[in-house]
Amino acid sequence: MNNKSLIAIVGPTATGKSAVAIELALKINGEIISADSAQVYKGLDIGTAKIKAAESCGIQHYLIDIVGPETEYNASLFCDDALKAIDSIRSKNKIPILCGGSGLYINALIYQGNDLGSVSPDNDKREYYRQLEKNMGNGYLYGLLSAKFPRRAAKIHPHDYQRIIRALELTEDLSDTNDNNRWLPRYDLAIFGLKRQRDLLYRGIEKRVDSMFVQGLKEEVAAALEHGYLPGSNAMSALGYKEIIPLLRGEIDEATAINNLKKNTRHFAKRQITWFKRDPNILWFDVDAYTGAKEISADIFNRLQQDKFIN
RNA sequence: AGGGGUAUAGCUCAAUUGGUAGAGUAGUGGACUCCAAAUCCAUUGGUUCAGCGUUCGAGUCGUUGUGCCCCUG
Repeated sequence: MNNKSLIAIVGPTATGKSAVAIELALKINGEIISADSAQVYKGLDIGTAKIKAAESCGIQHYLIDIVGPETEYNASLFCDDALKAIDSIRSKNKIPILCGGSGLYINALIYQGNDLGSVSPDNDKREYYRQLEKNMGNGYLYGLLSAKFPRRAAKIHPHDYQRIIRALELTEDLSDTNDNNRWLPRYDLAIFGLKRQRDLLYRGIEKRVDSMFVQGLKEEVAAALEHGYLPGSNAMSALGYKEIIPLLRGEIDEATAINNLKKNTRHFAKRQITWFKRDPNILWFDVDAYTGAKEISADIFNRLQQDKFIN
């Protein structure tokens, strides 16, 4: 390994990434950086499937429980925090292992072609644009964007307001900056993906959701709202929270909430699969072919040795 | 047991006076440059319960059977 080495373990939810990362960390003297847009929030434990202290086997985890209801976390904050974590791990002569399923966060950190630009999000401005669209009629914002950055507008669907508004915030056109270096790593990177047969993945997701309810997901969401997390915030828009809020309000029954969460998690997993599928650097491991995290991490370890990534 | 109703895509339902079937949803594929567990796009599925009949032509009409639902006893 050298001082630019970074190992990443990615893939859709419910494939067992966390356990594999821990097993690997034990083998190679590593520490783990969570790449998860929801696990950064304190108090959101069950719904985000955070690992429990007992499961960590003493391996230090970074970027879990780092902000509260006052913060709307984002990819840029993640990059800053992850860079610090990487430095911190290296200063201990350990190997950083990035592990998670938030594709945008991961790519923004590890690939040169995913520069986020220099303009921070501005919620007031975004609200202003939303009002503008409302007042001026559907398609107005897209027209503005087409006038400002035609090339970028061409890459965004006219209905995708979230991206249209973000693009309007920018001061320069980033539409084609990633063409050449999109998949060029900033690190000496070894990136592994975990995948599962679709029906087994879905069964795993459904089992996990059922278990979340048994563990007290409903109570956790109620407590989070109590502690100041606002409905509609990034944190409360996460899976496991946005589905429970209407249940707490008595708008839907529990069976409906459970089914909604299962369905939305399946959809999410599908999007993650689509996202990671196109990354040409990922070496995929089929979880179904293994008996557990230990065996998977052993194969990853062998691969790292074979590639002289570690000694 | 008798009377009535119903049977169409995996699910919930459409289909004018008979002109060989459409939505939503699920499923599937995709996009993604700081809201990303977010946001958005596209799209595959049907011997219309089964048999016989009327008709140039039946999801639609007649009849028999079967399943389910309701009412009466």
